[in-house]
Amino acid sequence: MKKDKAAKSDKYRKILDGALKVFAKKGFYQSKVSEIARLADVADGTIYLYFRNKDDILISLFEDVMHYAIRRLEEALAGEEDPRRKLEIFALTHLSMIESNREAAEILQVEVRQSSKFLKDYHNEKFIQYLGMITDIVAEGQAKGIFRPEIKPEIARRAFFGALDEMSLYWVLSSRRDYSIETAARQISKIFLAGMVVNNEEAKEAAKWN
Amino acid sequence: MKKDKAAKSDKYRKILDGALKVFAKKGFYQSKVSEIARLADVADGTIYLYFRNKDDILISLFEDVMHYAIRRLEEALAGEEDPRRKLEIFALTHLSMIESNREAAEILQVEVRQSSKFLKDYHNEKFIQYLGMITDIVAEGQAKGIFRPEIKPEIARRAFFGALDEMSLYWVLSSRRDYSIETAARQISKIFLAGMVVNNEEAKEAAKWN
Amino acid sequence: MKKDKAAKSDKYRKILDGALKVFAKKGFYQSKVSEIARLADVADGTIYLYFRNKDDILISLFEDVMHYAIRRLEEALAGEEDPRRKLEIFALTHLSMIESNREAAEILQVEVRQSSKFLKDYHNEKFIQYLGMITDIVAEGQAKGIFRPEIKPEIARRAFFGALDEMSLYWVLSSRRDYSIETAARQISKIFLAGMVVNNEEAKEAAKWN
Amino acid sequence: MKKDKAAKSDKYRKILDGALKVFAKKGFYQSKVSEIARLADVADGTIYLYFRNKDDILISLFEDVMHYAIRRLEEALAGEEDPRRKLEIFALTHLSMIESNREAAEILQVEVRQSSKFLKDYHNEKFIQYLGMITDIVAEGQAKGIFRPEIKPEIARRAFFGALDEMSLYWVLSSRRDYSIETAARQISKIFLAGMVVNNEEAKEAAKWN
DNA sequence: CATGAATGAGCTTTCATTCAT
DNA sequence: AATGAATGAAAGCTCATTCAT
Repeated sequence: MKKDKAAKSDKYRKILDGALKVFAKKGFYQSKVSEIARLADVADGTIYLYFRNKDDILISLFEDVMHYAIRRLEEALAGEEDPRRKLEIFALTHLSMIESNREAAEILQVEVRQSSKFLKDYHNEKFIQYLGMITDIVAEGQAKGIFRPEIKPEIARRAFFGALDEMSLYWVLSSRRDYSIETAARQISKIFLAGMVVNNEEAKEAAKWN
Repeated sequence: MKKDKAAKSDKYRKILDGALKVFAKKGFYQSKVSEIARLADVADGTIYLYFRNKDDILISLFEDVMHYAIRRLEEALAGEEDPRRKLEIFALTHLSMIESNREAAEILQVEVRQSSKFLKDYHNEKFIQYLGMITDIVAEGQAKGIFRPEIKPEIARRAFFGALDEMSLYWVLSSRRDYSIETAARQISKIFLAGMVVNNEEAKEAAKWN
Repeated sequence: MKKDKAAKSDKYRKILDGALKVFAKKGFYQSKVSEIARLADVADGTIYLYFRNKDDILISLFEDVMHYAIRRLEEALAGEEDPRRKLEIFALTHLSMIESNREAAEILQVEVRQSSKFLKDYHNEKFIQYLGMITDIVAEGQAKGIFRPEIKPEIARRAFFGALDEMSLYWVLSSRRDYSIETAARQISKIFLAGMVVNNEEAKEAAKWN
Repeated sequence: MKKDKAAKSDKYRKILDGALKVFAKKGFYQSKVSEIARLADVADGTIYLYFRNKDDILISLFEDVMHYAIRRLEEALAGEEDPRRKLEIFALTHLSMIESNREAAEILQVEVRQSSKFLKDYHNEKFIQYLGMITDIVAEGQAKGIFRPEIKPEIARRAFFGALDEMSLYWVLSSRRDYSIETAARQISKIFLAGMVVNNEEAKEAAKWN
């Protein structure tokens, strides 16, 4: 009985895992459902018991990955009060997840944009939620008088996430590594903190470069 | 002779223009060669006189767009000496081009990533050259003692371009506009300059927010 | 024991009822076994405990419907001696059944032909038996000197049944009703009787139009 | 040039001819597009240059066959004035076409009913037109005082066509032949004429059995 | 008996590319 | 150089049937 249920969940997971590998390797459009089935060790038809169609697999994969990412990040930020620290933690955690889950990262990086435009009726809410965490941190920093009030949180959020994202792309696409994840995360945080804090004292503090 | 060549160039351009529209609207994989042919007002087969295959159209489009972008940017930067100004100009010019050439921007935004991974044997050299311009500005700023020497130009380049790119994505994908291109460009430049300049005096200067 | 058997019969009936509805609505090839199962309120697999395959469901449905039709008709004809009356009764009863059991009629009308050709190894004996009743009436009429001897009963049977069948098709496929079942049955009977009776006196008799 | 055009028409015809054979042999739903392509000696994809989809092939086949049938019939009826003769000619011509074009007949017989119900948005107008010719003959006979006025032409039309159609089915489905097409056509006509004419004199005339 | 998750063969349709004209 | 009809491989998805529970 228990085995049955486990087996069922199992298939869903196995298909998602297979899709992760295939999508990451070939990209969505070049991936064949039958190859996902092969990796997942199920019949082609079985996939359609768990997913409506190929699009749905990709969407489910997004949801799954983002769900995990949000949880990881919330754990990492838990208990931290200082918005500056939070921004650093966000950068480090984000890049760490990219590094430790390269396949998921490749898909997010490459397919999430396609999907934003071409997957009909799909609004990647989990992703929006994820990005919202940055906006919140910036707004919080402004409320506490730490970040300059004239900065628009939405712009800062885009700039900050874009910076991390472009860095991720390098990790994902390139095989060379001229510097560590930590270095990248720290330098990016420093630049943004120094650029956003409100006065010189704060700037000095933020500017204690490693 | 001249007419022939002109005619050829003409078709080449028309195909590229058609591809621009189609790719922007549907995305590379959803686009049909025959639709490009239709927009270009040539026969399907004609396309294969000018391009090896569908991939080649996309690649040529990249080259074409990047060639234009680099020229625009070089013109904009010409005569400017101050790396800080250069960075501002880069941001403003980049976002301006995005805004004024939305279709090209959509393709760059969405397809360039696909291509980086999946177009076999294609290294987007023009794009790398474009990005190199940022690296050069940062390095120049460090050489002149304006930007902190501990910043790795490659990291700064990625952070800066990523910030602009993410902003572009918002322009491309969203229809709402909560702020102008100029505001975005200026805020991003300010954050980066304040974050990268070497001392407090410089920081103060950079921090003259609008 | 009895309960078991009753339960089995019960499911058999429910499946047949479900199939009746589904086949009538969608046609055999467009019908899904799983939808029959749904209507019958049994599991997909259960169907295969009562029927060999999808074809077998259709065949069983034929047998069932024809069994019922033959019984109804025999009851209606019971006690009647005059072949002319019998023909009238046949027409009226046939069309009445069509009218009162539209779903069964649709299947008979539309699918019986498919099946005659494409269901391998199936000879619709009950249907042949049903048609034989017309042949018998005609032959009986000839034996009694009422119908013209030169008429081939097989031809008359086809003509008569065809006439009724085409009328049924109208009832089944059309939603408009320009005249009643009774009118149609009577007019058809009259034409055939007037066409088949042996002399003018008979013809006159048959020709007492309503 | 001429060859080109001929070749194009040629393909359309060849596909239709192939479809005729395949549909007649297997029935619409059991027929594979690839087999039609094989018989037509074209590539699978070529079929979709001439037809929207598999349904469209069937519909086009209907139109084509009915177009031919109507023309044949009009030729056969041309110059004939007597509605009684017209009815005979209709019967004979109809059954002759069935006999000489068995494959087309099989499809008409078996698939036309399916189509009436299940091919979305398709109203077989040519077929309706064909049937309308019978209605016209009956109405004409009534106008001329030859056929009983109380007969509803629509009922007579259905009865008459149904009789012929059922006879055709016998020809199409059975391999045995107990009587000739001519015999069948003549007997059916006689029954209907005797059944429909207005008085005994007429009835006598109509009743000159062979 | 009953279930329903799993199977996988098989189908229609698309579309990049070719090549005879 | 230009055409566009023809190609045919390839893939997503369905659904009748099976079988472990």
